[in-house]
Amino acid sequence: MAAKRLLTDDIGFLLSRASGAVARSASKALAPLGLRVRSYSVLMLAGEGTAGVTQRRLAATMGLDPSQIVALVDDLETRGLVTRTPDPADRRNKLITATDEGHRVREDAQQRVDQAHDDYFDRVPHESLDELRHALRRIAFPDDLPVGHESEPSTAPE
Amino acid sequence: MAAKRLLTDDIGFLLSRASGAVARSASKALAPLGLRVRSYSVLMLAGEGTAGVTQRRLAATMGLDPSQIVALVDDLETRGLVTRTPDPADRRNKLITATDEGHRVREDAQQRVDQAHDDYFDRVPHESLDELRHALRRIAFPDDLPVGHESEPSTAPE
DNA sequence: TATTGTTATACTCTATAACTATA
DNA sequence: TATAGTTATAGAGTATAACAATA
Repeated sequence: MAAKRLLTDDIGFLLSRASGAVARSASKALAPLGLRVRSYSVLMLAGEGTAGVTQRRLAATMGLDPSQIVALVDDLETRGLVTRTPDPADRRNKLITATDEGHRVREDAQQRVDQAHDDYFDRVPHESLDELRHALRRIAFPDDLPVGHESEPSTAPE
Repeated sequence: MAAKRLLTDDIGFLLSRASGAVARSASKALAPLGLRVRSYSVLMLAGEGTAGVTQRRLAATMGLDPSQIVALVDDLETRGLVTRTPDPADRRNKLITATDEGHRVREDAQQRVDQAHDDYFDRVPHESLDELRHALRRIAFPDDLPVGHESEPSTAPE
């Protein structure tokens, strides 16, 4: 018989609550730039490195189905923040890369998000944040930890 | 100028990914019982203590608008897992309480969720989990930390 | 007048299947 | 045949406004 525990002690519940609160805050911070949390994520990933990222890899990193990436890239491409170029080596792949304007917007967005996050993370002792980050990474990416564009794509567990 | 950081180092992003993965896993574990993560949360809270919980308090604890609680309670009430009784002291309040069957289902559900969670949390050192829980609580409930039914209702920050 | 619960509505996010083009 | 991207669609989650009952 399982011990009766409080919901507010459940890490899954706390993850959901914390994630929701932080995402709402980030969403408000990004609104003036016409970005949402998810398009912000795409823009960030498109701006890392210079070789570009495939949509498949975006999907794997963000934990989404590839079909959900299409509209996100469409939007950013229409606004001139990223380009979508077929990979010469394998024309099935489309490489997503941030434009100069995309890099500028990304930097602005990053500052706004950081500021919004600080409202929440200031409440956590600084040394705890590194450990928090480490623990979250192990939970979010159980198989292998993404470091940069070079590592193998990781898929969400079933 | 903000330093260029990797999205996969961003705690907000990691929170979202970790929360999503854990919630999906919990959702699958609860499916055989006809519960979702949110109805599970209501059932858990309705089963804590004997006095019952107001819908307002459920909303505050779960970080939802009170209007979103109605359908969740409706469903559980229809299935005989909780009761909805007007508070004699203030008939505006409706007290949500788990029935005997509700307690049985809650216990079964709790075990299933715990088992699903273990697949993720086993990867985190045990002593880190307590610190993780503590940090998440401070992020999720910045104002005051809910302990039981007795504490003041806490509202999500704007 | 203020508060609890309720209804209604619109929008976003999530999940899935089927299609195309390239390999 | 297998993989990357795309389209379409349905369902769940989220956010808001307005209303009735009670205080």
